[in-house]
Amino acid sequence: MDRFKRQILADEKRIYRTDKRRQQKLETRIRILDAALDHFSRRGFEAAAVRDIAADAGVTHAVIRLHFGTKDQLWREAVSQLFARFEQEMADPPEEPTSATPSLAQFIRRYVLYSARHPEHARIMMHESMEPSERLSWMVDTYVIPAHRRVMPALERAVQGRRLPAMSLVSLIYIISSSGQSLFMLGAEAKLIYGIDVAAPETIDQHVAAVLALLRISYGSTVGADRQSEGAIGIA
Amino acid sequence: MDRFKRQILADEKRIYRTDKRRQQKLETRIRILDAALDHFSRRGFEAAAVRDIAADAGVTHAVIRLHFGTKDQLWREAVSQLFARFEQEMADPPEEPTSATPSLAQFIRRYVLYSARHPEHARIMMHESMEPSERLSWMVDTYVIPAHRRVMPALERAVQGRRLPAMSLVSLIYIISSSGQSLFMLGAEAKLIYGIDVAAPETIDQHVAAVLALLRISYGSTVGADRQSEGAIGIA
DNA sequence: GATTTTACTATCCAAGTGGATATATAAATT
DNA sequence: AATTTATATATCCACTTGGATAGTAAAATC
Repeated sequence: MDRFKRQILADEKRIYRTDKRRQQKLETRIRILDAALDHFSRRGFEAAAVRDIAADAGVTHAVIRLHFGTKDQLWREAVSQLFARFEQEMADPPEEPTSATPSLAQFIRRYVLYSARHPEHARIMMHESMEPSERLSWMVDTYVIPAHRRVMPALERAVQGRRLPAMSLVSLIYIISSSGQSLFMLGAEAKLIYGIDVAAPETIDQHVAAVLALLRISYGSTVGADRQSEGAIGIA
Repeated sequence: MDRFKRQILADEKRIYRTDKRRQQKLETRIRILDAALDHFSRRGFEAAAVRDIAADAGVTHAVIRLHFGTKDQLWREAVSQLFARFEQEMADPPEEPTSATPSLAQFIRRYVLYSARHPEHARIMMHESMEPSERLSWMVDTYVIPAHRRVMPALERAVQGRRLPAMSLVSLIYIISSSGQSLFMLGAEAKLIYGIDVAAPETIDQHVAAVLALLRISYGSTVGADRQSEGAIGIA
């Protein structure tokens, strides 16, 4: 269980500290969401089995129905948790205790480090983004478009200010996000081809450096320097 | 049916032109492989249903068993076809009638154009590369490692010759391949977010330009200039 | 033209799926 | 301590899945 989930758990425990049932229900809920994220990201929505998720969470599959209703609703809850954590960690990254409005380089670094820490994010989006579906439309409308909207102006300024090469902004955002995610998302493949563990700190540092070298940006200009609210910026 | 499949079909027809059954069997086989590639790439191995593939191919699911045996064997046949076409089109691209040993820029361009023409390639690999499996090991050993081996020396020379920024070669190859593929692979998502059709020629041209601008390479230095055999080079 | 070969169909099967419901059990309330 | 509430379990259901097999019809062979 990571920092984010522990925080929620602690909050809830404080609120309902007299009610043991609510505590246990919440812990079960978190275990289910955790297992769901793991299965959905590795296998995709259709191939993931509710019974397998339940087994990993230490409950029977009927409990999932009780907590979340349908498999579809479970998926949406899991994706919501995922994006909530994404936005939180991009605004206030674990690796930067005191976080100010990030420079373009810092922002890219945060994004790559997040992708390395949580490869399930890219995986779950990949599985859904390859063919149209209700789930994809919902995820895009609810989370992806807002995230792109937050980061697009900064990228546009960087291109116009010649801090990034001139190119289509759509291509740019797809290149940046896929470059940052790919190595970690495809960890199983990279392990087989190169024998590397993409979760190793050296590998992660190398990849951060590689993406920054490719974009040829350093820790100079700030992203969203003109608006404080853009501190909690995100690409997805 | 694309040029590659028609070619095979024509060859086979010439050989067995007196045997109508062989012709029809081959045509059925091609229709099945075509549908299989489509389903496996969009939905992944587990979620794709043999019956659905059969329906799209205009046969019953028992025919697939007759032609290919198990679902797993069908997948392998489809992937083999995919990589055969990949290697053929990278060595002799449809957009370049007379193909010589490509420059680095030409090679990147070929790769992006191939990815745009056949987004199912990246999709099928993505679905398989997110968690270890027998299928992944087989695909990596049989096709991906050889393809990486063919292109790695050229990339290494480009980095050492300062034609590409200094970085980990593993990161570099993941960045190049994901950058080239992502926009087309995620066409469904891009359509929802930006309303664009990633198959449109303008979009494709823009993306080729974007990847080349990012790598800051032009049509100067050749890839594998010292060895003619590297003409049939590939990234996967 | 009769016989053999073979690509394909119709149908069956066991296993696994998402979902539904009745029951048990433990915690909270009175 | 008895009663109520609610979380989790055991089980059932209709449906789909990959796979298997017996039968059909058309093409090739004689």
